[in-house]
Amino acid sequence: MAATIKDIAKKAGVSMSTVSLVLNRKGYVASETKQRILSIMQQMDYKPLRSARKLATQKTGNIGYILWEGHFSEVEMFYSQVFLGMEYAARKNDHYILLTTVKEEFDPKENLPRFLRYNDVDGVALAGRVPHALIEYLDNQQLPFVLIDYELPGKNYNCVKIDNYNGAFRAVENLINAGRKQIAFVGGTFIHPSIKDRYRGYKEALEKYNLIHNDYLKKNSYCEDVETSRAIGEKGATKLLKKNPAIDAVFCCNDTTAMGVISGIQKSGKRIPQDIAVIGFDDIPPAKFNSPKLSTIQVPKLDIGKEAYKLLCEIMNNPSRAPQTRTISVDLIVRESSY
Amino acid sequence: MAATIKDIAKKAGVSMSTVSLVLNRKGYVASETKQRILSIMQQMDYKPLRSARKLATQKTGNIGYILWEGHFSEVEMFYSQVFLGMEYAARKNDHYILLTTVKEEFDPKENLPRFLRYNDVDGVALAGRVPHALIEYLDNQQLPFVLIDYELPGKNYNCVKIDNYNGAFRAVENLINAGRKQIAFVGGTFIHPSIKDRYRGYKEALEKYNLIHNDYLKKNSYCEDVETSRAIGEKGATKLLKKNPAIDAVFCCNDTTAMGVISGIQKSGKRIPQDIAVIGFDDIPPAKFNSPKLSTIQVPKLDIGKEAYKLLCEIMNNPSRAPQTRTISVDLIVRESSY
DNA sequence: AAAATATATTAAAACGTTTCGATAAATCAA
DNA sequence: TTGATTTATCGAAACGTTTTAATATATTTT
Repeated sequence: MAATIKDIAKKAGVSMSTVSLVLNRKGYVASETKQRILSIMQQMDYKPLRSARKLATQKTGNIGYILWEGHFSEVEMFYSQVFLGMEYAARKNDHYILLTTVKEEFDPKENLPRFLRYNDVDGVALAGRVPHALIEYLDNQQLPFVLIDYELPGKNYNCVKIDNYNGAFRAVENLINAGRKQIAFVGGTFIHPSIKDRYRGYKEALEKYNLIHNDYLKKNSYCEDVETSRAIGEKGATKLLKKNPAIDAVFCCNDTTAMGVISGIQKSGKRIPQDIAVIGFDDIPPAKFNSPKLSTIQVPKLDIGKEAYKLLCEIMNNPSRAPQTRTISVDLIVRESSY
Repeated sequence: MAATIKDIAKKAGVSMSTVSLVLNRKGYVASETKQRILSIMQQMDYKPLRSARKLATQKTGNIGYILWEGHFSEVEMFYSQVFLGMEYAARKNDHYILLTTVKEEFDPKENLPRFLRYNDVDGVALAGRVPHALIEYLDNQQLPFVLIDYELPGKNYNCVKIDNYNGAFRAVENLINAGRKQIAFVGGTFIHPSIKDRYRGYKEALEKYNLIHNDYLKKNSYCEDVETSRAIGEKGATKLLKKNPAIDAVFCCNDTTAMGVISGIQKSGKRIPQDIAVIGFDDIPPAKFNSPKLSTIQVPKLDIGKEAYKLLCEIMNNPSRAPQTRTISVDLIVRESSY
């Protein structure tokens, strides 16, 4: 059947050890022998057997990618794209990525992903709002892990995050520079730290330009303590316009919400962007198919995945290093819902 | 460190073979011994090491899931959901699923997924419109594979498909029963056999009710030879309404297209569903957030994944069996864009 | 010229399983 | 009772790598 390292060794007239050395670019081997071995490998179409390799090295060669089930089932392609970024990066190395989902109600004793139950990964990426019990479990197990776009208030974990604050700040600043005065915010639950940061960016941009007087924020912001959705965007827009008909711009905590906000505004009869400008956050694919096309903060999802992979590899190589946070910067894209 | 089979054997006072037998539910082992071994395993938290196991059994325990990159990057959550269905099913067994994407321009010599290059999977699921060269490669390699929602005209491969014909037929029949007379079709490239079948279902439903006269089909159908998108839906609707203002229903080849068609109709000033009813196909998540909510043919994506997994397992166990096609049935869901 | 170091190669052990064939006791069929 | 079959257990080989320590030669340093 398939050629083994033994076959290669025999044909090259060397020992298995030597073949292994050239395979792993280790130790000393005469360049003439090396060439001979390499060409024989090529010729015999030799592929080292992963399980044998892994058995000998005591590594799994796998990385887990755990996603909250809600993120995967919903409209959001966000975390799928991040996954793809990781997959691209991992292609260059010897890593396979095992993707699975967990439910919100999570108990490490009951529904632990099987690759964790069987110790089949060297490290894990946790995408989005993942159960705290899971994070603690990994921390206790001393298994290297990276949080993606999620931070725990008290704790200090390795993390790759979006520059939510500056993205929001820039979006609102852009609206202000375009002459908007009554700029609203529509968001979901603040449990997710990103949304909190986006709100902070919104607020501080307004502060910088001295726009906040009296009950400005109360009049102009709408947040419901639930997962964001198109529906709460629509509801939020309707309610805000009733409270303050002078609103001339809305900054939304994400695109899904923004698309709802746009529906709400359209129903009210106001025009976008002439009467009211709308800016979202994330740049999910539907954003550019919306009508009007959504202005938004573009976040480079593939890059996030790539960076998460790099960080994870570093942690796996040096597990005792102090945790660090890496921030991925974002850009404003102006389409049709603002100018 | 972690307990091995040797530790268990020693503690239980038996040989490694015996432990292995109970681990694999094979051969004969006294129920008393078995219980003892099992409880020791429990107690020592024994987890058989995958790489050792795989080395001994000469299997990889992995399944590949290959997706055309376009399907993954676009709005479509369809194949991600199918993946999730497979993942659910695989959780019960010893299989990991390795997800990767391939580009349309594909050359087995250049950009073969790494788990194929290194023979790291026991079987493969191919989702959607995947390069023919890849399919042929797998066929030549004699590697078990299943096509998901895709068939090759001449060839006869293992396949799990949606009942596209009957779904379309039922949608159109429903429109006819609701009194619609001028029923249009909007679609994309017929390269994808599903779309062809959906068109056939549309046509034969019209035939059954004797609605096709003269240039009915020519007047009422719009297809562009490109991948489907919201844009071609919108364009199609606009053009069709110009050609035949009497159109009172549109059956679309999928939801993405349907959402475009709805935009197009809305711009023309006609009302949905009073003036024109619209039905899509797939029931992708955005369908129910659209305005109006989209009536569509719901396809059980998780079930497709599950069935694909089951079929693939059967093939892997019995590679010489004649290829078979399994058809997953679908249901009409009436929301707001028809009645 | 001797000692130290760098280069090149290898044999054998180790990694943790499964499985084959052997052995022996217990049960069954005649 | 004898012979055949079923039940129960085990030792050892096999799976295909990596790695350690040993050996030998070549090169550099003193």
